[in-house]
Amino acid sequence: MTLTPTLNPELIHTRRIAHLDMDAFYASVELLRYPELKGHPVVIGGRQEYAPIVDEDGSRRFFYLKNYAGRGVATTSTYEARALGVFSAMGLMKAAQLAPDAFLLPANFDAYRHYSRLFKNAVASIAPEIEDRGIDEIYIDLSSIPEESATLAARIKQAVVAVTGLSCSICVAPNKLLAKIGSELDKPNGLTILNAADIPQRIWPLPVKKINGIGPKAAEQLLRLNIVTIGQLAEADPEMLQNTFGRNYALWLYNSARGIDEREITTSSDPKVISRETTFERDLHAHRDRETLSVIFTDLCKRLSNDLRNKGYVCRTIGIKVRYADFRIATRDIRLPATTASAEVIRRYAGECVRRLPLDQKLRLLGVKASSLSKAGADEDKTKQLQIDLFN
DNA sequence: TCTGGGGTCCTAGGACCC
DNA sequence: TCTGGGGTCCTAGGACCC
Repeated sequence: MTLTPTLNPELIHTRRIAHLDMDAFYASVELLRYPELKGHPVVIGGRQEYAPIVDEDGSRRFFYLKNYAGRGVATTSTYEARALGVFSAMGLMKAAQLAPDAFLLPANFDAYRHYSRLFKNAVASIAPEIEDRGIDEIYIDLSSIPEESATLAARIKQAVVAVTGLSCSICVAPNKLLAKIGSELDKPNGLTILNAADIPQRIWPLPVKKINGIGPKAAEQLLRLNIVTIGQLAEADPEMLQNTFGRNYALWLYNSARGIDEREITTSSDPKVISRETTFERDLHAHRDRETLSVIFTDLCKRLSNDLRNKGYVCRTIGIKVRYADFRIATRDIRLPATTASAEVIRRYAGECVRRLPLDQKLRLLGVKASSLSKAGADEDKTKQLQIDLFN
């Protein structure tokens, strides 16, 4: 048996999980493209027609937020825009009232995916055990790397900025729960180390919503129990929590408030659902706007089919989603007799689903979803058979 | 002139089977 | 002629996250 002599014994037994979060990622990528906007409030969101206009002499003209009209929301904003009260998920019309002279840029996902790959590859060259948490954040398991946490985290940050020119915030902690909370404590460009002993001082004063998994609904229910901070949650009567939230969620709350989280890093996963949806520029009536809706519906099915093919999947379940004018959501699913990725088959079954919906109200949004996914090619024969069945 | 688009996971009821 | 009980599949909805 060979021992690694340089390994600090403390590092063998304690897991070290890092959470890395890129700072204002979309907005920061845009500033790389448009450095003249640096230092100004910038908001990302809206449709492509708000892209900057390039004049003949190469100079660029940007849209002001006050000139926006539509139903979009802010995807993210620079720290200058946040200082004016504009945060992600805020309606752009409302944002325009708070920051009329902020610049508006539409999202450019190809660019974000490019920089996402760059920063993840840079991290992987140092610490390869990475869990993807979307385009701008990851968890990293540092447990098997024999290097002190602070220098290791600094090295990772340095690698990210060297490759992308972008800053990130990182926290090293004993688990994912604490690492996620910790990466926000020193944003932007933060570096935080959290240990179990830090929980009373650094975690317990925070509001319960800082726990990943406690959203607006759960926070509101906790408020009704006079629980506002994580510390108050840690002291709460477990039986009371169980009566309000049910056994599973109450147990999870109880452990989370104490900083207990045994989840492992998941380095690979298969998609469960692929979907496409769109919010209309104005609410549409199922019958009066039938033609318009039909064009949009068919287009969504085509785009979903393309997504499936590009990613190499077929689906066995098709679903649709509508949002009514009053914001209620309804969904319908249908199990297919065989797998498919065909736009025509998706359109046909999605149409079946729509027929099962109440359509007395105007619609705000329509979506199409493919689930029960499997890798394409595994049963091509069945897919062909379904197409033959449907069209003969 | 409120409130996007892409996901994950959980719950719960009914069908159906043993 | 009071009817248990478990398991899985399918569907609908909802909370939550980035």
